[in-house]
Amino acid sequence: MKEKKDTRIVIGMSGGVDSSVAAYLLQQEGYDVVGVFMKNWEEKDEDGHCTALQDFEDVVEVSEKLNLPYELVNFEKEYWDRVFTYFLDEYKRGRTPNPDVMCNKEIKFKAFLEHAETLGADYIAMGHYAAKDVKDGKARLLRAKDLNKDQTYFLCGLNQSQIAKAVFPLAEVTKPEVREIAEKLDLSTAKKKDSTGICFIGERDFNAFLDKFLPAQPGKIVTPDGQVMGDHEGLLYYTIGQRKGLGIGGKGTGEPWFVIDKNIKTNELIVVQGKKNPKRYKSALEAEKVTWIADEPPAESFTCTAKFRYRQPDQGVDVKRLEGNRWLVTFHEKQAGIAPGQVVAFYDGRVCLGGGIIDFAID
RNA sequence: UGGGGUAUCGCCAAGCGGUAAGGCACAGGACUUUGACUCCUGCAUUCGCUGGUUCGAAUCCAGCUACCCCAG
Repeated sequence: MKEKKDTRIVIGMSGGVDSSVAAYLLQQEGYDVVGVFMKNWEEKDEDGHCTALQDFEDVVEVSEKLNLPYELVNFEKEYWDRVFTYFLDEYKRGRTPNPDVMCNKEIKFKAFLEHAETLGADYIAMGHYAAKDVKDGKARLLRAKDLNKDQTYFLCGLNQSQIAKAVFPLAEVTKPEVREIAEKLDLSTAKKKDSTGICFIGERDFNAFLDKFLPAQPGKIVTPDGQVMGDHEGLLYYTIGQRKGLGIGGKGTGEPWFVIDKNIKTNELIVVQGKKNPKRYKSALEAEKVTWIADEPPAESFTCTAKFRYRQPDQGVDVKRLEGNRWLVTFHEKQAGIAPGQVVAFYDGRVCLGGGIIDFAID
Protein backbone atom coordinates (compact mmCIF):
# COMPACT_ATOMS: atom_id res chain seq x y z
CA MET A 1 0.00 0.00 0.00
CA LYS A 2 1.33 3.38 -1.04
CA GLU A 3 1.73 6.22 1.39
CA LYS A 4 -0.86 8.91 0.96
CA LYS A 5 1.74 11.43 -0.08
CA ASP A 6 2.78 9.08 -2.87
CA THR A 7 -0.77 8.41 -3.94
CA ARG A 8 -1.73 10.68 -6.77
CA ILE A 9 -5.36 11.66 -7.15
CA VAL A 10 -6.44 13.63 -10.16
CA ILE A 11 -9.60 15.53 -9.44
CA GLY A 12 -12.03 16.94 -11.94
CA MET A 13 -12.48 20.62 -11.20
CA SER A 14 -15.61 22.21 -12.58
CA GLY A 15 -15.19 25.66 -11.18
CA GLY A 16 -17.91 25.12 -8.63
CA VAL A 17 -17.84 24.93 -4.84
CA ASP A 18 -18.18 21.20 -4.63
CA SER A 19 -15.09 20.24 -6.58
CA SER A 20 -13.15 23.12 -5.00
CA VAL A 21 -13.80 21.82 -1.53
CA ALA A 22 -13.35 18.21 -2.61
CA ALA A 23 -9.85 19.06 -3.81
CA TYR A 24 -9.08 20.77 -0.54
CA LEU A 25 -10.29 17.81 1.50
CA LEU A 26 -8.03 15.46 -0.45
CA GLN A 27 -5.10 17.74 0.18
CA GLN A 28 -5.88 17.75 3.87
CA GLU A 29 -5.85 13.97 3.79
CA GLY A 30 -2.30 14.22 2.55
CA TYR A 31 -2.70 12.98 -1.00
CA ASP A 32 -0.78 14.17 -4.01
CA VAL A 33 -3.61 16.06 -5.68
CA VAL A 34 -3.79 17.45 -9.19
CA GLY A 35 -6.74 19.41 -10.52
CA VAL A 36 -7.94 19.09 -14.08
CA PHE A 37 -10.59 21.20 -15.71
CA MET A 38 -12.48 19.57 -18.56
CA LYS A 39 -13.62 21.73 -21.42
CA ASN A 40 -16.25 19.72 -23.24
CA TRP A 41 -18.40 22.28 -24.94
CA GLU A 42 -17.56 25.19 -27.18
CA GLU A 43 -20.22 27.79 -27.10
CA LYS A 44 -20.88 31.24 -25.88
CA ASP A 45 -23.87 32.26 -23.82
CA GLU A 46 -26.39 34.94 -24.77
CA ASP A 47 -23.96 37.69 -23.82
CA GLY A 48 -21.17 36.25 -25.90
CA HIS A 49 -19.15 35.09 -22.90
CA CYS A 50 -17.61 31.69 -22.98
CA THR A 51 -19.04 30.22 -19.81
CA ALA A 52 -16.53 27.40 -19.79
CA LEU A 53 -13.63 29.82 -19.58
CA GLN A 54 -15.34 31.74 -16.80
CA ASP A 55 -15.52 28.51 -14.87
CA PHE A 56 -11.90 27.84 -15.65
CA GLU A 57 -10.97 31.18 -14.17
CA ASP A 58 -12.55 30.04 -10.93
CA VAL A 59 -10.54 26.83 -11.12
CA VAL A 60 -7.38 28.87 -11.56
CA GLU A 61 -8.22 31.10 -8.64
CA VAL A 62 -9.12 28.25 -6.32
CA SER A 63 -6.12 26.18 -7.37
CA GLU A 64 -3.71 28.99 -6.73
CA LYS A 65 -5.20 29.62 -3.35
CA LEU A 66 -4.90 25.94 -2.45
CA ASN A 67 -1.49 25.68 -4.05
CA LEU A 68 -2.88 22.95 -6.26
CA PRO A 69 -1.30 22.06 -9.60
CA TYR A 70 -3.92 22.34 -12.32
CA GLU A 71 -4.44 22.03 -16.03
CA LEU A 72 -7.11 22.21 -18.67
CA VAL A 73 -7.97 19.27 -20.87
CA ASN A 74 -10.20 19.40 -23.88
CA PHE A 75 -12.76 16.65 -24.48
CA GLU A 76 -15.01 18.50 -26.84
CA LYS A 77 -14.69 15.85 -29.51
CA GLU A 78 -15.25 13.00 -27.08
CA TYR A 79 -18.21 14.76 -25.55
CA TRP A 80 -19.74 15.41 -28.93
CA ASP A 81 -19.15 11.89 -30.24
CA ARG A 82 -20.10 9.90 -27.17
CA VAL A 83 -22.60 12.06 -25.35
CA PHE A 84 -24.12 14.64 -27.61
CA THR A 85 -24.75 12.42 -30.61
CA TYR A 86 -26.45 9.94 -28.31
CA PHE A 87 -28.44 12.83 -26.87
CA LEU A 88 -29.62 13.96 -30.30
CA ASP A 89 -30.25 10.42 -31.53
CA GLU A 90 -32.50 9.72 -28.61
CA TYR A 91 -34.52 12.83 -29.26
CA LYS A 92 -34.79 11.86 -32.91
CA ARG A 93 -36.35 8.62 -31.74
CA GLY A 94 -38.89 10.55 -29.73
CA ARG A 95 -37.28 9.66 -26.44
CA THR A 96 -35.97 11.78 -23.58
CA PRO A 97 -32.29 11.08 -22.95
CA ASN A 98 -30.26 11.75 -19.83
CA PRO A 99 -26.99 13.21 -21.13
CA ASP A 100 -25.46 13.57 -17.70
CA VAL A 101 -25.58 9.87 -16.95
CA MET A 102 -23.89 9.27 -20.28
CA CYS A 103 -21.39 12.03 -19.54
CA ASN A 104 -20.30 10.32 -16.36
CA LYS A 105 -20.04 7.00 -18.13
CA GLU A 106 -18.14 8.21 -21.16
CA ILE A 107 -16.34 11.36 -20.18
CA LYS A 108 -15.76 11.92 -16.49
CA PHE A 109 -15.14 8.29 -15.65
CA LYS A 110 -13.65 7.19 -18.97
CA ALA A 111 -11.96 9.84 -21.10
CA PHE A 112 -11.00 11.75 -18.00
CA LEU A 113 -9.90 8.61 -16.18
CA GLU A 114 -7.68 7.61 -19.09
CA HIS A 115 -6.20 11.07 -19.19
CA ALA A 116 -5.60 11.04 -15.46
CA GLU A 117 -3.73 7.78 -15.77
CA THR A 118 -1.33 9.38 -18.21
CA LEU A 119 -0.67 11.87 -15.43
CA GLY A 120 0.21 9.03 -13.13
CA ALA A 121 -3.04 8.98 -11.23
CA ASP A 122 -3.74 6.20 -8.78
CA TYR A 123 -7.30 7.40 -8.47
CA ILE A 124 -9.56 10.05 -9.86
CA ALA A 125 -11.93 12.16 -7.80
CA MET A 126 -14.98 14.24 -8.54
CA GLY A 127 -17.09 16.68 -6.62
CA HIS A 128 -20.05 14.36 -6.75
CA TYR A 129 -22.13 13.73 -3.69
CA ALA A 130 -21.64 9.99 -3.55
CA ALA A 131 -19.69 7.46 -1.55
CA LYS A 132 -17.77 4.28 -2.11
CA ASP A 133 -16.50 1.32 -0.18
CA VAL A 134 -14.90 -2.00 -0.95
CA LYS A 135 -16.49 -5.22 0.15
CA ASP A 136 -15.16 -8.69 -0.62
CA GLY A 137 -12.74 -7.14 -3.06
CA LYS A 138 -15.51 -5.37 -4.95
CA ALA A 139 -15.98 -1.64 -5.05
CA ARG A 140 -19.47 -0.45 -4.25
CA LEU A 141 -21.15 2.84 -5.02
CA LEU A 142 -23.02 4.24 -2.03
CA ARG A 143 -25.33 7.13 -1.50
CA ALA A 144 -23.76 10.26 -0.03
CA LYS A 145 -24.32 11.14 3.60
CA ASP A 146 -26.12 14.24 2.37
CA LEU A 147 -29.12 12.40 0.97
CA ASN A 148 -30.62 15.65 -0.18
CA LYS A 149 -27.75 16.15 -2.62
CA ASP A 150 -26.99 12.52 -3.36
CA GLN A 151 -25.97 12.17 -6.99
CA THR A 152 -25.59 8.41 -7.30
CA TYR A 153 -28.52 8.46 -9.70
CA PHE A 154 -26.21 10.07 -12.25
CA LEU A 155 -23.48 7.53 -11.53
CA CYS A 156 -25.57 4.38 -11.76
CA GLY A 157 -24.22 3.57 -15.23
CA LEU A 158 -20.64 3.11 -14.08
CA ASN A 159 -18.93 -0.26 -13.91
CA GLN A 160 -16.61 -1.98 -11.47
CA SER A 161 -13.33 -0.75 -12.95
CA GLN A 162 -14.59 2.82 -13.01
CA ILE A 163 -15.78 2.84 -9.42
CA ALA A 164 -12.64 1.02 -8.32
CA LYS A 165 -10.59 3.93 -9.62
CA ALA A 166 -12.76 6.62 -8.08
CA VAL A 167 -12.82 8.39 -4.77
CA PHE A 168 -15.54 10.71 -3.55
CA PRO A 169 -14.22 13.29 -1.11
CA LEU A 170 -17.71 14.61 -0.42
CA ALA A 171 -19.05 11.24 0.69
CA GLU A 172 -19.52 12.27 4.29
CA VAL A 173 -19.85 16.01 3.88
CA THR A 174 -23.11 17.86 3.52
CA LYS A 175 -23.68 20.72 1.14
CA PRO A 176 -23.99 23.30 3.92
CA GLU A 177 -20.68 22.05 5.31
CA VAL A 178 -19.10 22.38 1.88
CA ARG A 179 -20.25 25.97 1.67
CA GLU A 180 -18.95 26.59 5.16
CA ILE A 181 -15.51 25.17 4.37
CA ALA A 182 -15.35 27.20 1.17
CA GLU A 183 -16.18 30.36 3.05
CA LYS A 184 -13.63 29.67 5.73
CA LEU A 185 -10.99 29.25 3.04
CA ASP A 186 -12.36 32.33 1.33
CA LEU A 187 -12.61 30.49 -1.98
CA SER A 188 -13.98 32.47 -4.88
CA THR A 189 -16.50 29.71 -5.50
CA ALA A 190 -17.90 29.82 -1.95
CA LYS A 191 -21.05 31.65 -2.88
CA LYS A 192 -21.31 30.58 -6.47
CA LYS A 193 -24.75 29.31 -7.25
CA ASP A 194 -25.14 25.59 -7.82
CA SER A 195 -25.02 24.86 -11.50
CA THR A 196 -27.95 23.12 -13.10
CA GLY A 197 -28.86 22.23 -16.63
CA ILE A 198 -26.98 19.81 -18.82
CA CYS A 199 -23.51 19.26 -17.44
CA PHE A 200 -20.95 21.34 -19.38
CA ILE A 201 -23.66 22.94 -21.44
CA GLY A 202 -25.50 24.68 -18.66
CA GLU A 203 -28.85 26.26 -18.20
CA ARG A 204 -30.56 27.56 -21.26
CA ASP A 205 -33.86 27.78 -23.06
CA PHE A 206 -34.10 24.09 -23.73
CA ASN A 207 -36.44 24.18 -26.69
CA ALA A 208 -34.47 26.91 -28.40
CA PHE A 209 -31.30 24.94 -27.76
CA LEU A 210 -32.71 21.75 -29.26
CA ASP A 211 -34.04 23.69 -32.20
CA LYS A 212 -30.49 24.54 -33.20
CA PHE A 213 -29.73 20.87 -33.71
CA LEU A 214 -32.99 19.20 -34.60
CA PRO A 215 -35.77 20.43 -36.84
CA ALA A 216 -39.13 20.68 -35.13
CA GLN A 217 -42.25 19.38 -36.79
CA PRO A 218 -45.47 20.87 -35.44
CA GLY A 219 -48.41 18.53 -35.04
CA LYS A 220 -51.58 17.84 -33.15
CA ILE A 221 -52.15 17.28 -29.47
CA VAL A 222 -54.78 14.58 -29.06
CA THR A 223 -56.48 12.52 -26.38
CA PRO A 224 -56.23 8.72 -26.43
CA ASP A 225 -59.59 8.54 -28.20
CA GLY A 226 -58.46 10.89 -30.91
CA GLN A 227 -59.99 14.16 -29.81
CA VAL A 228 -57.85 17.06 -31.00
CA MET A 229 -56.99 19.36 -28.11
CA GLY A 230 -54.49 21.69 -29.71
CA ASP A 231 -51.19 21.96 -31.52
CA HIS A 232 -47.64 21.16 -30.45
CA GLU A 233 -44.40 22.68 -31.66
CA GLY A 234 -42.62 19.40 -32.19
CA LEU A 235 -42.78 16.07 -30.42
CA LEU A 236 -39.21 16.28 -29.22
CA TYR A 237 -39.97 19.28 -27.06
CA TYR A 238 -42.15 17.24 -24.78
CA THR A 239 -41.48 14.57 -22.21
CA ILE A 240 -43.91 11.97 -20.98
CA GLY A 241 -45.32 13.23 -17.71
CA GLN A 242 -45.01 16.85 -18.78
CA ARG A 243 -47.69 19.36 -17.88
CA LYS A 244 -46.36 22.80 -18.71
CA GLY A 245 -46.15 24.13 -22.22
CA LEU A 246 -49.16 22.37 -23.65
CA GLY A 247 -51.25 25.51 -23.76
CA ILE A 248 -54.43 23.57 -23.18
CA GLY A 249 -56.66 25.26 -20.68
CA GLY A 250 -60.31 25.43 -19.75
CA LYS A 251 -61.26 22.26 -21.54
CA GLY A 252 -62.92 19.23 -20.02
CA THR A 253 -62.96 19.03 -16.26
CA GLY A 254 -60.75 22.07 -15.82
CA GLU A 255 -57.90 19.98 -14.45
CA PRO A 256 -54.39 20.20 -15.88
CA TRP A 257 -53.32 18.07 -18.83
CA PHE A 258 -50.34 15.73 -18.94
CA VAL A 259 -48.41 14.09 -21.73
CA ILE A 260 -48.74 10.30 -21.57
CA ASP A 261 -47.40 9.23 -24.94
CA LYS A 262 -46.04 10.25 -28.32
CA ASN A 263 -47.00 8.82 -31.67
CA ILE A 264 -43.99 9.26 -33.91
CA LYS A 265 -45.80 7.98 -37.00
CA THR A 266 -48.67 10.43 -36.83
CA ASN A 267 -46.58 13.10 -35.10
CA GLU A 268 -49.20 13.33 -32.37
CA LEU A 269 -48.69 14.20 -28.74
CA ILE A 270 -51.06 12.21 -26.56
CA VAL A 271 -52.43 13.88 -23.49
CA VAL A 272 -54.80 13.05 -20.72
CA GLN A 273 -56.54 15.23 -18.17
CA GLY A 274 -56.21 15.17 -14.40
CA LYS A 275 -53.37 14.49 -12.03
CA LYS A 276 -55.00 11.24 -10.94
CA ASN A 277 -55.97 10.02 -14.38
CA PRO A 278 -55.36 6.25 -14.38
CA LYS A 279 -53.91 6.42 -17.87
CA ARG A 280 -50.92 8.26 -16.41
CA TYR A 281 -49.98 5.36 -14.17
CA LYS A 282 -47.96 2.37 -15.28
CA SER A 283 -47.26 -0.86 -13.47
CA ALA A 284 -43.91 -1.83 -14.95
CA LEU A 285 -41.21 -0.93 -17.43
CA GLU A 286 -38.67 -2.66 -19.58
CA ALA A 287 -35.13 -1.37 -19.25
CA GLU A 288 -32.37 -1.83 -21.79
CA LYS A 289 -28.59 -1.50 -21.57
CA VAL A 290 -28.75 -2.29 -17.89
CA THR A 291 -25.37 -2.36 -16.20
CA TRP A 292 -24.32 -3.16 -12.67
CA ILE A 293 -21.71 -1.46 -10.57
CA ALA A 294 -20.48 -4.92 -9.57
CA ASP A 295 -20.45 -5.89 -13.26
CA GLU A 296 -22.80 -8.70 -12.27
CA PRO A 297 -26.43 -8.47 -11.20
CA PRO A 298 -27.24 -9.44 -7.60
CA ALA A 299 -29.41 -12.23 -9.02
CA GLU A 300 -31.47 -13.06 -12.07
CA SER A 301 -34.53 -11.91 -10.22
CA PHE A 302 -34.78 -9.89 -7.05
CA THR A 303 -36.51 -7.13 -5.15
CA CYS A 304 -34.97 -3.73 -4.50
CA THR A 305 -35.79 -0.05 -4.76
CA ALA A 306 -35.45 2.20 -7.76
CA LYS A 307 -35.61 5.76 -8.97
CA PHE A 308 -36.96 6.72 -12.37
CA ARG A 309 -35.77 10.28 -12.09
CA TYR A 310 -33.33 12.29 -10.02
CA ARG A 311 -34.49 13.17 -6.51
CA GLN A 312 -37.45 10.84 -6.65
CA PRO A 313 -38.07 8.98 -3.39
CA ASP A 314 -37.10 5.32 -3.68
CA GLN A 315 -39.79 3.06 -5.09
CA GLY A 316 -40.12 -0.63 -4.34
CA VAL A 317 -39.68 -2.81 -7.42
CA ASP A 318 -39.25 -6.39 -8.52
CA VAL A 319 -36.48 -6.80 -11.05
CA LYS A 320 -36.18 -9.71 -13.42
CA ARG A 321 -33.80 -10.39 -16.26
CA LEU A 322 -35.45 -10.92 -19.62
CA GLU A 323 -32.42 -11.50 -21.81
CA GLY A 324 -28.95 -10.04 -21.96
CA ASN A 325 -29.08 -6.52 -20.61
CA ARG A 326 -32.85 -6.21 -20.81
CA TRP A 327 -34.68 -6.30 -17.51
CA LEU A 328 -38.29 -6.15 -16.47
CA VAL A 329 -38.96 -3.78 -13.61
CA THR A 330 -42.33 -4.22 -11.90
CA PHE A 331 -43.51 -1.48 -9.58
CA HIS A 332 -44.96 -2.14 -6.15
CA GLU A 333 -46.89 1.10 -6.56
CA LYS A 334 -48.01 2.36 -9.95
CA GLN A 335 -45.85 5.14 -11.36
CA ALA A 336 -46.64 8.19 -13.46
CA GLY A 337 -44.34 9.88 -15.95
CA ILE A 338 -42.22 6.90 -16.92
CA ALA A 339 -40.36 8.33 -19.89
CA PRO A 340 -38.49 6.16 -22.42
CA GLY A 341 -34.87 7.24 -22.68
CA GLN A 342 -34.71 8.24 -19.04
CA VAL A 343 -32.63 6.31 -16.57
CA VAL A 344 -33.77 3.84 -13.94
CA ALA A 345 -31.33 3.42 -11.06
CA PHE A 346 -31.45 0.47 -8.67
CA TYR A 347 -30.65 0.57 -4.98
CA ASP A 348 -30.29 -1.79 -2.11
CA GLY A 349 -30.36 0.40 0.96
CA ARG A 350 -27.40 2.72 0.71
CA VAL A 351 -25.86 0.77 -2.15
CA CYS A 352 -26.46 1.84 -5.72
CA LEU A 353 -26.60 -1.41 -7.67
CA GLY A 354 -26.65 -0.10 -11.19
CA GLY A 355 -29.08 1.17 -13.75
CA GLY A 356 -30.33 1.16 -17.28
CA ILE A 357 -32.35 3.04 -19.82
CA ILE A 358 -36.12 2.91 -19.81
CA ASP A 359 -37.23 1.42 -23.11
CA PHE A 360 -40.95 1.49 -22.54
CA ALA A 361 -43.55 1.42 -19.82
CA ILE A 362 -46.16 -1.29 -19.41
CA ASP A 363 -49.76 -0.69 -18.38
C1' U B 1 -85.70 37.89 -41.25
C1' G B 2 -91.34 34.65 -36.43
C1' G B 3 -90.19 32.83 -31.44
C1' G B 4 -86.66 31.53 -27.45
C1' G B 5 -81.72 31.67 -25.30
C1' U B 6 -76.73 33.39 -24.27
C1' A B 7 -73.10 37.30 -24.16
C1' U B 8 -67.85 38.13 -17.41
C1' C B 9 -59.53 37.41 -18.21
C1' G B 10 -56.49 33.28 -23.73
C1' C B 11 -60.15 28.97 -22.19
C1' C B 12 -63.95 27.09 -18.62
C1' A B 13 -66.76 29.52 -14.98
C1' A B 14 -68.95 32.05 -10.14
C1' G B 15 -71.87 36.36 -9.54
C1' C B 16 -78.88 37.57 -9.33
C1' G B 17 -78.50 45.98 -6.99
C1' G B 18 -73.59 47.28 -3.05
C1' U B 19 -68.78 48.01 -5.52
C1' A B 20 -65.44 41.29 -10.29
C1' A B 21 -64.70 33.80 -6.70
C1' G B 22 -62.19 29.71 -8.50
C1' G B 23 -59.88 26.33 -12.05
C1' C B 24 -56.96 25.63 -16.51
C1' A B 25 -53.52 28.21 -19.56
C1' C B 26 -49.70 31.81 -19.32
C1' A B 27 -45.55 34.70 -16.89
C1' G B 28 -41.90 35.22 -13.04
C1' G B 29 -39.46 32.85 -8.97
C1' A B 30 -38.01 28.54 -5.83
C1' C B 31 -36.37 23.54 -6.20
C1' U B 32 -32.77 20.81 -9.52
C1' U B 33 -25.67 18.57 -12.47
C1' U B 34 -30.82 15.46 -17.80
C1' G B 35 -35.75 16.18 -19.53
C1' A B 36 -39.77 16.55 -16.42
C1' C B 37 -42.70 16.78 -11.81
C1' U B 38 -43.62 19.85 -7.58
C1' C B 39 -44.01 24.43 -4.86
C1' C B 40 -44.62 29.96 -4.45
C1' U B 41 -46.15 34.58 -6.56
C1' G B 42 -48.55 37.35 -10.36
C1' C B 43 -52.57 37.61 -13.80
C1' A B 44 -60.11 41.59 -15.69
C1' U B 45 -60.65 49.65 -12.10
C1' U B 46 -63.67 45.78 -15.54
C1' C B 47 -68.19 42.42 -17.01
C1' G B 48 -70.59 42.55 -26.06
C1' C B 49 -71.91 47.95 -27.38
C1' U B 50 -74.96 52.50 -26.41
C1' G B 51 -78.16 54.87 -23.46
C1' G B 52 -81.59 54.83 -19.05
C1' U B 53 -83.36 53.83 -13.75
C1' U B 54 -80.67 54.17 -8.96
C1' C B 55 -76.89 57.15 -3.69
C1' G B 56 -74.83 52.88 -6.10
C1' A B 57 -75.51 48.03 -11.58
C1' A B 58 -71.82 42.76 -14.34
C1' U B 59 -76.39 42.33 -11.91
C1' C B 60 -82.95 46.20 -13.44
C1' C B 61 -84.93 48.64 -18.27
C1' A B 62 -84.50 50.00 -23.65
C1' G B 63 -82.11 49.84 -28.25
C1' C B 64 -78.13 47.82 -31.06
C1' U B 65 -74.53 43.86 -32.28
C1' A B 66 -72.83 38.65 -32.23
C1' C B 67 -73.58 33.69 -31.61
C1' C B 68 -76.82 29.43 -30.50
C1' C B 69 -81.58 26.74 -30.61
C1' C B 70 -86.65 25.99 -32.42
C1' A B 71 -89.65 27.09 -36.06
C1' G B 72 -89.24 28.65 -41.75
